Formats: sequence, C-alpha cells, structure tokens
Amino acid sequence: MAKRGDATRKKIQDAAEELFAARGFYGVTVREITRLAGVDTALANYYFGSKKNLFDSVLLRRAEGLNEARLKALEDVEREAGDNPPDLERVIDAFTHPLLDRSERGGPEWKSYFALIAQVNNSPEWGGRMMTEYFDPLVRRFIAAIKRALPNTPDEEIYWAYHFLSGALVLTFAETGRIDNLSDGLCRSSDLESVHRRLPPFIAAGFRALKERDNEKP
Amino acid sequence: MAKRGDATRKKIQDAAEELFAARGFYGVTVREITRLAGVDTALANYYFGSKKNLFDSVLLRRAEGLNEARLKALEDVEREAGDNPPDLERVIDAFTHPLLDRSERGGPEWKSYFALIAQVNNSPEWGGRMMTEYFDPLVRRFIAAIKRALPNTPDEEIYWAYHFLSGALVLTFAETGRIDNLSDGLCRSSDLESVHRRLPPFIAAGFRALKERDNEKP
DNA sequence: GTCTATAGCTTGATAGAC
DNA sequence: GTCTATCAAGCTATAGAC
Repeated sequence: MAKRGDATRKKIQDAAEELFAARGFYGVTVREITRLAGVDTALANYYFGSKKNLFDSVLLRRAEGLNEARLKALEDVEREAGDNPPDLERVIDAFTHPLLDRSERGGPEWKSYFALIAQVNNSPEWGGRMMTEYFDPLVRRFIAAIKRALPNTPDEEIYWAYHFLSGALVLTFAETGRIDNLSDGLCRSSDLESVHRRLPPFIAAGFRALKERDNEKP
Repeated sequence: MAKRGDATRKKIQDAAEELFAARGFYGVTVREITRLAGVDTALANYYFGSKKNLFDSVLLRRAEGLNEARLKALEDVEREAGDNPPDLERVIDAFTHPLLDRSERGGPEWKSYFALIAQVNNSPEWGGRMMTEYFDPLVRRFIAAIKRALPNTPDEEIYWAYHFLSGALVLTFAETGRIDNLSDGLCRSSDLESVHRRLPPFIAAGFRALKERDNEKP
C-alpha cells in the first residue's frame, strides 16, 4: 500500500535524522534538511506540518520496532531461566545488545538515530519528557526483570543503578571521539563491539555492589 | 583590579550560562541572553566578539578552578595512601565529589554549568573536542591513579570503564527528571546526595569486574 | 504531490553617536 | 562602555499555480 509520496516522506526523515543527530534540533534548518534530501523546501511542511513534528516523527519512527526487539530478547532470557531468577548480566545484555548491534551493523541511519537519542537523553528540555514517552513502558518491564534477578534489593538502588546504566550506554551512542583522544588511539568510539563485551559485566557488578552496600547497613 | 565593564561581562556570561544550559548553543539567541542579563544587545559582541566565543568563555570560566579542586582531592587521597596503592573508591570519589558538591550546594549558576557540560559531552559536534580540551589533563592524572589502584589491569579496560563512568556522571548533571518519572517519584534527579553515595561503589565494582573478566582469559 | 513566490519575522553582527 | 539604528541574511510557514 505504498502511496505516491512515501518515498519523499522517507527522504526527508532520513536527511532530518542525519542532520539533527549532528547538531540537534535548533542547529539545523528545514532548508538544510530538504536540500540534503533533494526535495523542495515546502514539502517538509506539507508532510510534517512543522519542524518540531518532523523531529518527533524521526524519533518515533524507529522506537517501536526497537522496543519490540528488546522485549523479545528479554523474553528469551526469561524463558530460559524458567522458574529461576534470570541472570542479571543476560538481562542487561538483552537491554543493550539490540541497540549496540543496530548501531554497529544497521548502517549509517541507525548510527544517526542513536546519536540523536544521545543528545535528547542529556537535554534538560527534552530528555525527561521524550525518553519517558518513547521508552518507559519497555524500561519498566526491564526493571521488573532486574528486580527478579536481584531479590531483596531496595527499589531506590535499582532505579539509581538504572540511571547509571542509561548514562553509560547513551554516551556510547554519541561517538564523540573522546575516548580516542584520551587513550591516544588505543580505544575507538566507533568500536561498539568492545562496549558490547564490557558494558553488561561492568553494570551488573555495579548493581550488585549497590545491593551489597544496602545489605550491610545496620 | 576590577575594571569598569567587568560586572557587565559577568552578567552576560551568567545569563548565557543559564540559557545555553537549557537549550544548547543554537537554541538561544544573543538577544535573549542580553535581555536576561539586562544589558544592551550590542554589548555581547563588544565583549566577546561572537556568540561562539561567548559560549566558549562560559565553558572555560569554571573549568580551571574545578580541575584544581579535583586535583587537590586526588592528591589528598594519594598522600593518605602513602606507598600503598590508593583505594579505588576514594579515587573515584575525588573525581566526582567536587562536581556533585558544587552542583548541589554551589547555587543555580553551578547547576546551569553542569547541565551545559551534560549537553556538550553528548554532542557529536563538540563533545570530543571541548571535553578533551578542558578536562583531559586532569582526567589523565586520574586514570594514572586508577591504574595504581588496580594494578595488572589492561589499559583498554581502564579507558572503557572511564567512559562508562563519564556517561553515568554526566547524565546526572542534566537533571532531566527522567528518574522521577520512572520511579514514580521515589527518586529525584535533583538529589545529587544520593548519587554521591552510590556512584563511587557502583563504578568501582564495574572497574573491578572488567579487571577480573580479563584475568580469567585463557 | 510538487513547485514558485513570498509573507512576516528574527538572526548575528556592526557603524557611529554619545 | 553603552546605546540606537540598521544591515544583509536567513528563518519557518503558507498561499496558490500547476
């Protein structure tokens, strides 16, 4: 049922994704977007109504399928665990791997998308509202699984640990080249495979440390 | 030796800090800044030459004193350790506490400054260059201390673990309200004291997990 | 659906009076 | 040092021809 203007619509979204990812919402003009897309300027407003609507549509476009894939990964981990608590590291991997995998192997559009998420996530203006809107149902599902993996851990510790996980994961997507500079080239921002190997054990150990820290209280 | 125009200069920087923190470089106009500062529009260009220069000056303004305080905190930890390796958790605390403390107790200008850092850090356009420029010498000093605290850990693990630390810390500064939504009010973005108590043990456990992970290799 | 043309504003920056 | 006045450029958004 592909309509006539669907290709144009997609070209505009693709160009918007790339440019918003690089310079954020205000750093890009509608004219730049349509120029990169190779279509007339007026078409951006024809299809999306406003620049802000276009921005939202770009963020929303990949969120749904992404969340489905992550939910499926979590369900696989839980099914294998059966009646036992799921393994914490595997839960975290189900949360992060579908993202890292698409950024690494999904082509440049996915890289742009995640770089855009990295900016939105750390924006006081949009981070709270947009990330909540697009990702909270899934995140709540994961937090429930983490609670089963770490019984007797106070909720507060779980939420703060999730916050640290979110920050570490999302900075990765920005691929700013900072770690390249800092390590004099030993590590590369673009090497998401390295993150995939290290992030789950790193974060799982952090979660367990907060649990222990709490159990030691008088 | 306070010159005549120093007060105006500071008013412009203060207003710029607040607005850039909220909406980023492109999301703010010079006119808005000078309006909030209560001075004439032309003075921003008179004192700073360009909008970009003003932005840079705002970032630089607090960086130097901040790095001095963090270096002093690290030196205190190292002095107490004497010839022994310093305690990892205390090294991380020396890295993070001067920041969290100023954001929590330094007044709204410090809050704005760190929120601005949170945006710059995750920006593909500026994150790599600016953070490297303003903070790398200090970060390299801390990484050397972490290496002493965790002997026989491959450098690659250290750099990636630092990357995760940076992401977790810096998302905190954005104070987006996301954790408030997610936890239904149990945790608050603005509660940096909670982060101060949890971040060092969380991150230290992560560092150790990467070290172990590597030692287990065949 | 796509284009031209343009309305109506705002932008960063500066020249020059005081 | 501070202000008014203004420039040239660019902005989002839309009306209307095709």
